[in-house]
Amino acid sequence: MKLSTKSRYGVRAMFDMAYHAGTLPAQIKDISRRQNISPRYLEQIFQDLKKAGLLKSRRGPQGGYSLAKPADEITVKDIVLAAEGELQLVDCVKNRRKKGEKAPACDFDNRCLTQHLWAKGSQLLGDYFDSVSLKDLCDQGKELGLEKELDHRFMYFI
Amino acid sequence: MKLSTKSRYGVRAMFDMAYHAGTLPAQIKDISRRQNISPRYLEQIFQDLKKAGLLKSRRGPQGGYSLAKPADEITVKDIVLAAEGELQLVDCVKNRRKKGEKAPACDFDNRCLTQHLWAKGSQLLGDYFDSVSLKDLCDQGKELGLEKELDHRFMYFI
DNA sequence: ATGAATCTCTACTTCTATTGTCAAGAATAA
DNA sequence: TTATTCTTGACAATAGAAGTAGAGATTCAT
Repeated sequence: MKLSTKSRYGVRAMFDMAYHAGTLPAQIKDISRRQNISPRYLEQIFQDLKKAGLLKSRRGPQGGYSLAKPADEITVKDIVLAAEGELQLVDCVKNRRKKGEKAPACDFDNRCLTQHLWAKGSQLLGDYFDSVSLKDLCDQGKELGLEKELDHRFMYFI
Repeated sequence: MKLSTKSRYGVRAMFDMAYHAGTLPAQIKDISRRQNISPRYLEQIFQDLKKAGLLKSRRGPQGGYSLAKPADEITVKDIVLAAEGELQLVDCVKNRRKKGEKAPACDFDNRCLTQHLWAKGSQLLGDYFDSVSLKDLCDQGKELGLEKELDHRFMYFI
């Protein structure tokens, strides 16, 4: 019942971008250094986030990534959903048999009490994550007095 | 971010026991048949639940397992906690360095925004699971008209 | 045009936890 | 005393997570 590192790294990286947003796109190497995440791995995560429409990118010198939407329109749920693929505590809740997918763990359809239980838990979690935007995190960061990176000697961590 | 099968099977099995509670202890072979769970695997799960004080057992003929407490005093959270070991969406929230445990993924202690985020999500989930008892599930089962097993031809599933 | 910087895509590896299976042993009731 | 049932620990198969790697495509500055 753990979130994958993709979700955790994804949220941290996206927060980092929102917190340091400047005129230029942010580059993998800077984000990965500040957040202590393997740059190669972060690339993959950013591909997922881009596919989900949360990031846009630009190649070449001075290129990098930037948020595709304002920080108050990107929620933690968006990021977790993009990184995790879905937000369900169990698989048996999913629509069954969407083309060739392996059989669900449970075929009991309606007559299943616990299905409802897990679905509602997933929903609760999703609603909470949807209530927190990157902007909210940035505001919290400011309150906490997290340093924005001005010089590289000062490493902050989220 | 999936619950393990131990949690799912555990809840289903415990519900099964509560729903069919009789004068005699319930046996692995019956529960596993009704719930379609491998009996050998269910044994292991029941060991966890017993260690957590949710089940008691009796060996020998006519032996089996029975609930250690009334159904309204056992919550889904109890079961998930026993099966899952803990109820945290991320590891970095845990108390660090309790004797020789592998290093936490994150050493950033207080200066971590996302830590609070995941902790609160875990808490929400835990609170919800704690609000549902086995008795609640049984009541739902009755409303749904789930058959109690009177003869074996009729298989119900939760 | 050229070359360096940067993202893009795909494949591969390594590690760990999950999800079981198995066998021998201990307790109990009849 | 014997069949029944739980107990315990070891073991194996599988899947998924996490990270690494290389070749390619795009863009900018000169």
